[in-house]
Amino acid sequence: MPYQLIIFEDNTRLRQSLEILLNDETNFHVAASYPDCDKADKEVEKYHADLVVMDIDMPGIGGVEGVRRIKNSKPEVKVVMHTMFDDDNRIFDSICAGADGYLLKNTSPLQLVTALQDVMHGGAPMSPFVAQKVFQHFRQTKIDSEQFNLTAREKEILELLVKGNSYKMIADKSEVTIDTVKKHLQNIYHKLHVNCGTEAVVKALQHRIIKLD
Amino acid sequence: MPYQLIIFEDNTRLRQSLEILLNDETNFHVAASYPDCDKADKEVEKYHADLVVMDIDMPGIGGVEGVRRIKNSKPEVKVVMHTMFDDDNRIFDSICAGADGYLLKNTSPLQLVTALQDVMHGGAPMSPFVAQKVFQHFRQTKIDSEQFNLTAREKEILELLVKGNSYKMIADKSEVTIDTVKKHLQNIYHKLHVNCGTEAVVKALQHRIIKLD
DNA sequence: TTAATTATTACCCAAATGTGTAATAGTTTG
DNA sequence: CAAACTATTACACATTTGGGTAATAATTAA
Repeated sequence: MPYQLIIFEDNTRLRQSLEILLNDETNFHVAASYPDCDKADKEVEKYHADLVVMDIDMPGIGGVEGVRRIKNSKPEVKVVMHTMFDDDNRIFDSICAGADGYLLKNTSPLQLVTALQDVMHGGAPMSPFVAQKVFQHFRQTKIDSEQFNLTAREKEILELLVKGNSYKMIADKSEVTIDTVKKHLQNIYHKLHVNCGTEAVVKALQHRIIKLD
Repeated sequence: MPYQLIIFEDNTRLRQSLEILLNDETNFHVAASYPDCDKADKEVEKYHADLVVMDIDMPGIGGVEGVRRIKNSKPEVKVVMHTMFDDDNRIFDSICAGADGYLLKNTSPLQLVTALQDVMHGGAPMSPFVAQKVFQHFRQTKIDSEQFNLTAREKEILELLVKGNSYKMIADKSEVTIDTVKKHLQNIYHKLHVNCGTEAVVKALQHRIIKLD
């Protein structure tokens, strides 16, 4: 049975082109298409959609809010953004709102179909440019990860702190006295430019100095 | 002129298979291949490589450090990770170290070739599973954020704690007495099943009860 | 091989944190 | 409406945390 698909796209000609293109695929059946997504969640419900192709710039609530609502009511429905916008905020807002893929409108018909198939198999298809942006986002957050110059010992102590140990427990596990632990943490706090354990923990996690699971 | 390519892969048979596969492509020329990447930066230099396929689990410094060194000396060289590891830390560490793509070893030969071509055209190819992980990183899984049944007030207090405020500062900002803050945090600790502030902070960040920037 | 860094212990002291109990008023829910 | 929950304050007490100072090995780097 083909996947039930709904298209939200305010440009009439593009919407019709997409309908024709995707209905041609035996895998997909375009159950409906709309020029806005103000009632997207209800429409998804009505047609038991498996997959949604969502434009961003539409009259009414717009695609980002649209995907949020769909994912809120039916998280298992896959939503792929299909838009001209390639700015960071649109991309990240969409992903945060729950989008499963992000394709720019210069995507070829073949690539679009492939991407939609990918997403039904658990993938997260992105246009190359979008993928670049996403990768860049990770790199920025870690510029200064080694900048704090923590020694191996200090990292060890900090890790134990992050894992919820008290000074006393850290002392036991590190097999040193509690005074040593205090001294180490004091040095750590200076290096991280913080002045208490909770701040240190936040900074350690934020800058991925310490990694959980 | 084909792209000059270097393979770092400690499994001899796989390394040879990759050589044969990629040399078959007119786009690529395997300039060299090595079972470790301890001198990766020099080798990349020597062969004027355009592209590197990098395993992670290798004797010596390992692929993550390898990509870091290559990107340090020659940032324009593209590096695609090719590994069995699919855990968050390996993936994010590689991306942070500068990887341009991340493929799991179950990638088919055709997909591998396509991905390498993508990366030379500015893309950032990822295996579907990896793409999922990357997307998840952005998303706020507020499914379990509501699980702890924190009241609005408690979330407010917890947020201030996470942002590095002391009890006294929280009291000032919330315009209540420090005793009230203590009581709230006590309740919060119970609800989160922890018994100190640092643990609460870790849990709040882990479960995205509180979001930073 | 000196000099600098790192790891360690100790002590004192002030401030912050965490627990328990208790009481009041407002809000929500059944 | 009554019961349950939420927000608030208060107090007492023990423990933990964090800062400063100082001293000694051990290790490492210049």
